[in-house]
Amino acid sequence: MVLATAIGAFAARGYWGTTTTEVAKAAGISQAYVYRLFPSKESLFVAVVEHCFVKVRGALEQAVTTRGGGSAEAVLRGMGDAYAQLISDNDLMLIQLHAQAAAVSEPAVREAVRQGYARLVEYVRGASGGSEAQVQEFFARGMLCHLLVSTGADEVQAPWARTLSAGITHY
Amino acid sequence: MVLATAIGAFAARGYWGTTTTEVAKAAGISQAYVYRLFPSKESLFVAVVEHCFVKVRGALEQAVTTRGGGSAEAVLRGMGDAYAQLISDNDLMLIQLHAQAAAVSEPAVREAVRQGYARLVEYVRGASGGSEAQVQEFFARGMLCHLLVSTGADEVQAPWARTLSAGITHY
DNA sequence: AGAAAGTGTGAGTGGTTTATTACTCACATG
DNA sequence: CATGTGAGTAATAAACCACTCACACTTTCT
Repeated sequence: MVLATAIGAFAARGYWGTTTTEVAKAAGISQAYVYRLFPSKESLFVAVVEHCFVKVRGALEQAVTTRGGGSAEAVLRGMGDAYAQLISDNDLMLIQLHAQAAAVSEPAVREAVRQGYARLVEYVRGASGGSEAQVQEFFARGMLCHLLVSTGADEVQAPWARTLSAGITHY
Repeated sequence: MVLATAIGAFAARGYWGTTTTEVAKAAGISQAYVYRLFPSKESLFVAVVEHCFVKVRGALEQAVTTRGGGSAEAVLRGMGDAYAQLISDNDLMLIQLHAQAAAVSEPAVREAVRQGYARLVEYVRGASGGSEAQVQEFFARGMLCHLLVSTGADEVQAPWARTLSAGITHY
């Protein structure tokens, strides 16, 4: 439960910009209790990141099981759509962005991000049966979403924003 | 001069994770002097971000002028190669990643990132003459680079890392 | 009933961080 | 030589942050 609300807290300002007090307030508990649940701020953030990866993976799995099989393109499109729907609240995606940023200098976060993408890539590859290039393209588009969300490109009425977000579903 | 060294300072831990003392130390000046040069930490970071965008744009321009025109694919490939070379030190790219993260909640940073990408996208579109889809693909691959660099995927000997970095030049 | 274990907090500690202030020093310029 | 100025800093204020600890309340087991 704390993890779910911590997602919202960390989504705005990431690992270094978010205080444990803010996380506690979002969860409706005292700041001291955060340290009973997690040994350190870092381990809390890592848990949040892992939780997000699990949620993303779950969404992709469900997309495959409900919409069933088909061509690699169809499966990938279904996954992309499920992803777009999942991250319509934006926080999931922002955590991923902040996790990437923190991964640069925090080894524990880096390891979590690596494992998260390892599982995600292998799942997408296996479930879609797409080529290397198709899988790569799938994730490249996902990364593009990070840019669109973080800059709020959907509320920018400009050619550059429209070019970058072309064909990317937004709920 | 301060801007150039500040890039290195902010590259590791981004906006919130880097102290003005660290920036000062990297530049070989006192922390107090940072505040004579810039009115706030935020304006310093914005200046760093803008500086990076100018550098990236310069690299793309040079790639076009030296390698001349050709098909849109050829020009885009040349730009991609120039970009890969530019960011071989990684700091430029990490600033971009951290700028994106800070853009989520810092309006001044968000504005700088928006303008930076606006200029970049328009330049790539104009210089390459590529289609919307091609320009989008170009930036999507750039975003994928952020992931590869931040997770250190090049030093991971695993299928997922190889799939994501396939065909992406690394100097 | 009473011990043990779990759930939770208020009050603090020590260290950091941004930002300001008051100051020095080298060097122009008239 | 007096006056002014750009470059730079040490010291510190004020706020804040991660993390700790002693203590209270509740549940569960015997």
